[in-house]
Amino acid sequence: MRSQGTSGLKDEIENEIIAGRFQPGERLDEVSLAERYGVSRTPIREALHALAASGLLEVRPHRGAIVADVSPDRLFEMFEVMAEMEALCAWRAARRMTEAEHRELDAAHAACGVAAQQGDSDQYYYENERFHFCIYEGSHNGFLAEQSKALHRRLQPYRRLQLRVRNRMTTSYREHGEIAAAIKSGNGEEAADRLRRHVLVQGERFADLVSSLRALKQPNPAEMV
Amino acid sequence: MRSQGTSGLKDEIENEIIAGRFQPGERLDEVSLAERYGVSRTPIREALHALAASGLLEVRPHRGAIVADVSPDRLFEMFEVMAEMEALCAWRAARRMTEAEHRELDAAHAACGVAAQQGDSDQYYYENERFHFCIYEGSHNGFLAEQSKALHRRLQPYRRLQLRVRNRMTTSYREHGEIAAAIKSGNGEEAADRLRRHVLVQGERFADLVSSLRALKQPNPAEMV
DNA sequence: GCAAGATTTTTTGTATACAAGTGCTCCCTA
DNA sequence: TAGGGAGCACTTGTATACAAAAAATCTTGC
Repeated sequence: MRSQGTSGLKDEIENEIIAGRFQPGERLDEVSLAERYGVSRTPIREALHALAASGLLEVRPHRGAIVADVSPDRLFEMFEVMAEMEALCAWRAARRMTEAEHRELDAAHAACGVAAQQGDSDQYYYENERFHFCIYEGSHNGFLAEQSKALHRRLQPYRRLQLRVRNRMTTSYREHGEIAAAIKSGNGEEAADRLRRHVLVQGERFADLVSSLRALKQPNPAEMV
Repeated sequence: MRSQGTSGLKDEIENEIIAGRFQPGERLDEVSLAERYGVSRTPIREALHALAASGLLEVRPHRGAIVADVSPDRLFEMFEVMAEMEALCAWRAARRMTEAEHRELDAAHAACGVAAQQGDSDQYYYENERFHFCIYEGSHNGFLAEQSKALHRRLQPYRRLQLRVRNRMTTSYREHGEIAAAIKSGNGEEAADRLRRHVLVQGERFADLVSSLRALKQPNPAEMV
């Protein structure tokens, strides 16, 4: 069954965690995972350490890996940082983007529009990433773009949860339009401010959502998606 | 000889890289490293992957790990991001720091002063970190503080190089004083701006330094320290 | 003499065996 | 009965053996 390399295994476990199949705080046994995926402990260990490096797990020496417990407070902190990073990207992008990049941004925005109109949240989820990545790349700071992408990916599962909320897609699409306009007009301050708010509102709403989910003693967020 | 756990091994290799014992682009052979440290390949592999996760190495499947080649451009990008992250920390810290944290900041600043006066760059290097970490923590955003610390650590070797430059310690100390004052007075904008510049100037100067070093075909930066 | 392909060699990736540390249970004692 | 400690089971950390893939070398045909 296992056809991919070691990185594929990491992705699989990552997906399991993101999907909520492993609950926060749960201990991940190496041998169980090894049996489950039909491999030995060695590649499992590598995947686990890689996931720990990206923050999804916490490994304590001789005590195994546990799924990182991302509290609502912590999550809000992460969205706060994401908002600032995106704002920085937008600010730079407004000054540095080329004409070709403007067109690519417009294309991504248009694709978001189609997805939103069709109410296809999975598609929107994908096109939304494309739109944001355009801005990251548009900053013309490779390191900033990479960091932004990494954090974006890290927050993706939570963001996905958000898109199901009533009217969120339409609102998001409208905000994208204003952001793209600000960037293309070279207004860095406005682009940064709009993008910052665009991300922050997700963070706030999502932190609330997680809080309420926990209050309802609903430990498995995957089933809410 | 090996008394520490696996994380100690990672630190040792990290130090070797930082010290410039392995040149950028150089391939790190697992068996050679294993022999060198008197362990088997297994812990070496773990350390290598961990270092790759933190960006010091680059691992390609079946092709081993090579020391990441951090170009001057790339380095400047990193300092640019660092500057913005620190500015964000300072902005938050100016609003959120407690009285106790103000005192800790002052203490760190005073320690920097002592080191600067004594011309002890190693000591200054240490106390400087303490000063900056105070601000990170003062942001009262745990995630932001962690990310900032990680990037700070990543840039540390280059920063260290910088401190030897004439008058850099004294200038740095003076800038610290202005930053601390802005934070304590609650002036977030000024604190952010001053800290941003404080970091950026290091980045600029350092990028120049690296460029000149490379132009002189001096591939081993450790010998310049 | 050169280039393309096959073979050999080297190095990484994986599996398994063993060592060592942690946490748990159970017993002993106060 | 409660607390503490010794022993035990279980899990992680490390070493070694083997498999597979990539790089290097050699051969062969033109």
